[in-house]
Amino acid sequence: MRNRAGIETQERILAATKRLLAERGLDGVTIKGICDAAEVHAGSFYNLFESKEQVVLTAVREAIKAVDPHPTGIGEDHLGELVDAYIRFVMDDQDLARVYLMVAVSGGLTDPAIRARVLSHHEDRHARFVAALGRDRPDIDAEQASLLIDALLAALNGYAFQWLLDPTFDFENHARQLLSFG
Amino acid sequence: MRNRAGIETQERILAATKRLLAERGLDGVTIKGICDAAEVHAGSFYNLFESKEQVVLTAVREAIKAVDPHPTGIGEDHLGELVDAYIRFVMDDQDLARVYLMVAVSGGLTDPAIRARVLSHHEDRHARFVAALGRDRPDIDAEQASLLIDALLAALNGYAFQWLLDPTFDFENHARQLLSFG
DNA sequence: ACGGTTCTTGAGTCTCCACTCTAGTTCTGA
DNA sequence: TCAGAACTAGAGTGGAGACTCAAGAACCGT
Repeated sequence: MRNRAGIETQERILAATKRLLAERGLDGVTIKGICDAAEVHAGSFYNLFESKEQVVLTAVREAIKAVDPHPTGIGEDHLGELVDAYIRFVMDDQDLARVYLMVAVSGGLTDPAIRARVLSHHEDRHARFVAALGRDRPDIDAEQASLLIDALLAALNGYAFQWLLDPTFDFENHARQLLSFG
Repeated sequence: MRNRAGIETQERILAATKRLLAERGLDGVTIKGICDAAEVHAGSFYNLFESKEQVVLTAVREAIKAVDPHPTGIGEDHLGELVDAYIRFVMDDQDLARVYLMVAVSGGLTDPAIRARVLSHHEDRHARFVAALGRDRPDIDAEQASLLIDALLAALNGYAFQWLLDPTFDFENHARQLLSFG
């Protein structure tokens, strides 16, 4: 069993990991860095986590999960809501968003497990967006809808990456703008 | 002065570096890996290059430069040609394209010099695309054109990133498709 | 063909990092 | 309250990776 102190320390370590991931990227994170930021010594770290990989994966899993707007309510949202949810995700918890985006690219390249997770998540999102578009605009046939969503998601991701590089980039308005192109 | 043997070895090392960058990403590249791939020993490497950073930056600089279609002929291309040039760049030298995309993300986050380079390159491209759009469609006003190009470039980048994660993704047709949305 | 320059080798150094161990401290439930 | 469990400190280990060095081999202009 875990003591209250242990749980609190665990949370501090996880928060520090997320922050460092967002700041320095996947490979910029070190145990020393995490421990310094969380004000903990290596011994404590390894008492609470099995390995560096485990904390990082935990942080990444949370980031991937957080990008989902309504995990349960499939099939009830409109396209605008989905885009809004994505915008909110990016703007509200910028650390987590950074982790997600970075991992999607750099982590996805090297780690097959992460790649599979990111790709399957992308498919889910694509399906949900297509369904929403079908509801909003029944006149568009399925194939065309799929292509439009491909483009919409690609542009959203592209904007997100740009914002990653340039924090002054106005992600929110650009993302919202995209809806008016359909 | 450099001997012929030295120049040849230098090229072998640079080629190996590009290949490894494309395969394993920025942080997956090691001196040992480069030397093994180039069939050279560490001593030779350091006789020909100052540091690991130097080779990597050389490879990156070449990748960034290669993404440019007609470096000299500014102001003469059409939007379709520019998009085609980008598609060709991605499809023709996939290693270099991978390096560019990866560096734009992971390198851009950590290394300010790379970030500046990528961002300024993005601006150049944006300006060129806007100019081309203005030529093709004089009816669109400047602000609207800028927004359209923002979206086009974001989608192109988004598609490129997706292709990076999933090599079976049909980047070429998706990218071409984008032109028909305007 | 000779001498200086450049190349190559391969063992070696130094630093950093993930992870371990032990001894001591704090918690917590009965 | 007190014993066992969980937590923490911090020095220590092993390994990997960037980089060096000295000595011999190949190159090339003269």
